[in-house]
Amino acid sequence: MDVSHLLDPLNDAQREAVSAPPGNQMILAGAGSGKTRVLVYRIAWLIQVEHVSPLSIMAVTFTNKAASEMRHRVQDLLQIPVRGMWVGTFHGLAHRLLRSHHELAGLPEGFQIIDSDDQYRLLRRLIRERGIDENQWPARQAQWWINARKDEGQRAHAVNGFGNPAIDGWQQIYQAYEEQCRLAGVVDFAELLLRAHELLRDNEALLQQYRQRFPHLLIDEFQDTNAIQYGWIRMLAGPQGHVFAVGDDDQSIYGWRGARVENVQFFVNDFKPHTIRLEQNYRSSGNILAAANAIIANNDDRLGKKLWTDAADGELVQVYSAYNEEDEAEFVIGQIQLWIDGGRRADEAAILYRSNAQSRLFEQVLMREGIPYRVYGGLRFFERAEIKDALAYLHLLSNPDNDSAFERVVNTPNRGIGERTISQLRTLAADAGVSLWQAATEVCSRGDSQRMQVSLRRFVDLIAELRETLNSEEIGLQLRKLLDCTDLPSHYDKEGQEKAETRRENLNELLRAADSFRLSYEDEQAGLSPLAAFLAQAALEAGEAQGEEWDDCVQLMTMHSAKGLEFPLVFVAGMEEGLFPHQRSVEESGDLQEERRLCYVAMTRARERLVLCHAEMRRIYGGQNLCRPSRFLRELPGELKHEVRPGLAAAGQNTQADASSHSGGNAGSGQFELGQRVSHQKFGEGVILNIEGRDAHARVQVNFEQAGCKWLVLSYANLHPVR
DNA sequence: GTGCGACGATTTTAG
DNA sequence: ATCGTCGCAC
Repeated sequence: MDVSHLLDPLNDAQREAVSAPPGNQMILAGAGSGKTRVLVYRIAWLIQVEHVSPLSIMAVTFTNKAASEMRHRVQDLLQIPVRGMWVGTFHGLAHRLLRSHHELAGLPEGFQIIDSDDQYRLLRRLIRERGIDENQWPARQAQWWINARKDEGQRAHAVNGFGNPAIDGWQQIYQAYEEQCRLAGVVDFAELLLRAHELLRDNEALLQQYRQRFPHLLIDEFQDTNAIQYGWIRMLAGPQGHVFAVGDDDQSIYGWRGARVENVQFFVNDFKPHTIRLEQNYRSSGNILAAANAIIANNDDRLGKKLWTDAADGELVQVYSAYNEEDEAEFVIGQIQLWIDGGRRADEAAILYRSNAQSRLFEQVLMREGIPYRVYGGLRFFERAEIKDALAYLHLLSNPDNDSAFERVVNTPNRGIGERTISQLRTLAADAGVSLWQAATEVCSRGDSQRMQVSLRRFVDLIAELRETLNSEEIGLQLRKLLDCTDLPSHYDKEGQEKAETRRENLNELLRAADSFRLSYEDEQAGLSPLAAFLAQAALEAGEAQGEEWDDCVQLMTMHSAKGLEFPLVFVAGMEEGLFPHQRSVEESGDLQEERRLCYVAMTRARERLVLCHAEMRRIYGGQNLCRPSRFLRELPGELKHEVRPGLAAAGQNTQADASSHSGGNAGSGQFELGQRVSHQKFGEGVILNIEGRDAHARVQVNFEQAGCKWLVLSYANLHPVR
């Protein structure tokens, strides 16, 4: 068989990894070394060359995005749809297992997934209900503590506090929380993993069945696995399975949420894999790579790996010392403007920072300059209040015992069921050991008619009525009816015109999603109803933070969320002691190494140009602070950096941008000319005062009647001539 | 039961 | 500085 199409596009190390004989492999894949490509080609190789059935392959990732990218790329490569192959996130696959074997797993058939916000509310409620001191045992910390236990595979009863009262407290809360979840028929994210682990551990026949079904396991981002995930892989692989693990210890930046980079070492010890290093980098220019290598070399305990490239040295790494954070933002945006003027796209530029709060100033300046931008992070679609409200109704219809959902909607929109009524219900429910819904129906059936019961009965009747058509209607119709009966959309009116409008739009978007939802083959196999599948998908795939992807925007995000991405032009902002490395990583956990890895990740995002910025003065929590440059800047070898002096900012190194940015003239502005009256969607009407640049890069200065004088890039501003 | 002012904390985040 | 939560007043 001709296998050249699977091997020709690869370099030697990649080829070795892809074509390795079945067995355990540890692929140490440096940044930009083609790790996804190797995973995809490996799957194709197994199917086409080793004649492994897709049914025998399980590929695990951390994000839905990575999972769907892998599936699509495999299908593109093989030119056939790959049916029956399990590709998904740890949580998604665990969920599928639990649905298929809910009885063995000790879960009700219609069990539902709660997200971390639901989990927090549930814990807060529980702590208050039990009269536990919230100052000593805050719900946030309880949540963190419980999830950490679950990530380590530990159940409440197995915790031993050795008489430590604090731990005893947490344990009590954990125990009560487990009980609440059981009563309500809900599982949190960590529970999906823990329970899937227990399911296989405690059911030998089932374990053997899955070991036989999946002799080939492929794991992406191995350095991000936590204890329970590693245990799950180990168990599923068994003595016979073949595990193809891909990871990079230098890019482990999620230790704080339970990821154990040691798992890479454990894997090497436990599985005795053949280890292959992918060290050729296809992303960054030579100087950028050398700089990143120099930084990460300061860490110890590395497995050892040195990236190299065929690419030219390229530009030096620029370091800009800003006077303060405003100067920093002005400089960065100025550089981006030059980049755009030089004929490059805005979406080739990314501004990376340590904490989200830093995005603010950049946004302001970008807004002022009329450069479109996109901020990653923030509220995702299915986390928005109105979406969660609507979904809570659906959750309640599907499983009335879901107390989280009950509490969320019982008085949303307000129907006169206040804290008083609810706390009575809670007491009733707790005493009888039943759900709030059961307590509520019980109260209503008692026939006497106090005020509490009138409003409560209206709610109970409403839910009961909606439940009647539960399985006979499409989800979209069901949702539409529900929004209609509850008048939920109007509920947001009191928040003001604009907000209410956005919320209504989001609800419409949810309706569209419900209308177009189709039960997947896998979900059908696992025995899910369309509604249950829809709700599970909403929980497991919370969606993008921003609905519409803008065409061509500057990208703003934290260094963490930049992992896996790449950009020709990268700015790393706020490289100051205390901010990056962050104060708390220096003093508390003492984990500087993870911060340094984060720095390495950030730097290796850049393809052509990398600019590191720090401010000498920064406003933090309202007060002015003098800031020392980050130690990471000191770790940067002198011969690789170019210090950009304030005031000479624009002089930089970019000859191309310099040449074209002052080309002046008014050619290429097409329908626009000096004195032309124009209108802009946001700024209203104004008159063109100045034109500079040409074609797609032309900028105009417009004096707006309302908004004042502004420079805009013609190709973005979407100006319309008036009269 | 709802609305406003004080108070406190404030790294990173997928599922 | 700013945002979310809490307590108190209406």
